[in-house]
Amino acid sequence: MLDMKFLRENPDIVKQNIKNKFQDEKLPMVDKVIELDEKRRTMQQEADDLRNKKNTLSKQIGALMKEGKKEEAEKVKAEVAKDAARLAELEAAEGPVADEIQKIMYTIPNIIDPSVPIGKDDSENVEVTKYGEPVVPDFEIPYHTDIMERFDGIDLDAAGRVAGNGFYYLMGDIARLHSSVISYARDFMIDRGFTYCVPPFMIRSNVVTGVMSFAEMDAMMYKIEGEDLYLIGTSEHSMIGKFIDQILEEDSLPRTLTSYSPCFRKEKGAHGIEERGVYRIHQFEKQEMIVVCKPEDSPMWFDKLWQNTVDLFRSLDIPVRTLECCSGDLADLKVKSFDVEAWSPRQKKYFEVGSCSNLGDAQARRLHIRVNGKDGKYFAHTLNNTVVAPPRMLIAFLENNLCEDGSVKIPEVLRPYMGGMERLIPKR
RNA sequence: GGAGAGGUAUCGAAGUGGUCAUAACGAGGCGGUCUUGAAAACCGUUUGCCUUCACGGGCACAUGGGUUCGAAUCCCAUCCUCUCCGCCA
Repeated sequence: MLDMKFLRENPDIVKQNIKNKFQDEKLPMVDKVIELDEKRRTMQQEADDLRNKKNTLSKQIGALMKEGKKEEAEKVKAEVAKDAARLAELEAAEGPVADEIQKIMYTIPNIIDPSVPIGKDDSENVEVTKYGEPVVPDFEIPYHTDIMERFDGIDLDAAGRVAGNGFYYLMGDIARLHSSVISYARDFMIDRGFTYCVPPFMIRSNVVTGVMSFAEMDAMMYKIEGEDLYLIGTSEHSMIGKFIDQILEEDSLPRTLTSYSPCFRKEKGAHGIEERGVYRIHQFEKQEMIVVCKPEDSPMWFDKLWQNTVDLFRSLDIPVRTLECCSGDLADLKVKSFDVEAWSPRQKKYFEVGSCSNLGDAQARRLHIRVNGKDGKYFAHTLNNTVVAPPRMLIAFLENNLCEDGSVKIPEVLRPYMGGMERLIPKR
């Protein structure tokens, strides 16, 4: 969400930004909201004047009553009553206008960083850097569910019967591998100075609307029936929500947290063939990192954050690349975003395993996360990034560590979490 | 889920329809006096938001409604915390 004052003073910047994001249908909103804001302020001024008058007269009534001048008090009462209707009218109108302004402000996209490449959709995202050699072995790499089945590691049929499409049972060594990756990622981030956290897995609607746009909410969030609670789509939601309505001391920044949680997503929309198996699912687990920092530090933290994910994947012998989201593919709240993609030797291309975002002050403005600085109060900047999100991450892991004999080698860093195992041996 | 108590500033806490609510009183923080320094003592200072060029004005006592000329105070609903009971990893 933008600052209303900024929008009022820089409508052209806001409009150009909307054009850069190829959302021209939102252009009229800018003038509309300026007009509504003007209206709101005029109404507020009038209502405030009437309230001022009422307050003054009410005090007089109190004084008159005290002195026992009942008749005079009644006269003043009548005067107060004169304006009551007009004030009630204004008060009734204020709410809807304010709501409409907020709704539009929630829909106008955040100003993107000047470094973001202009493009209309994900086909125009830009590769930044590759890490590691994307090897294509001379034996065939099976589909990831086939690899898992060789280890009796997955049961999608049972999951379908129990919960439906988009769920899974991980079994045996594959399930253990899943937990190991999460544990390793947790320790990896703790070693880098992040504070480990296990957050609530459900959050209230006011937190939901604070951390994401309406469109995202509709496409992602599961609501608990009869309660004002939603299952989190990522622990970022409860982790940023942790700071709702807080005024943080400047010297307590940056807050760097790494959190574990299951994630629940509706995943509305059709999926292609490459999204079978455990690629796109309704439930997965994730180790996440979030940062709350001073505005001037957010670009620096952005670079540190995605680098963490790259380092983690490299420590597991998985080649990765970073891909910068172009303007049209960037979610409305984001200032800048990199996807971290892992190499798939089967598909001979990279696929998304993590996403690193700088939200600027957009979430902080919605959630009222402020910083008490030397020169007054200001909104904090928030960032988030995936450390690792199995089971999708396991696809990359299995494909890149699969050997010709059908075994899967366990990288050294993971062995302590796998009971010292160096290799997974197929059962069939 | 049942019964009870409660939610006021950074914290503790007073205030039960107006004239001590920006909010007493106590603590903490900040500045100062005193001191070689510190402690103690003393003096001063210390909420946020909206609006305005400014002066000023308005709003906020968990949240949302209601009663009233006027609500922290009375009424209704919701949320949260604590104690006890019940249930349950």
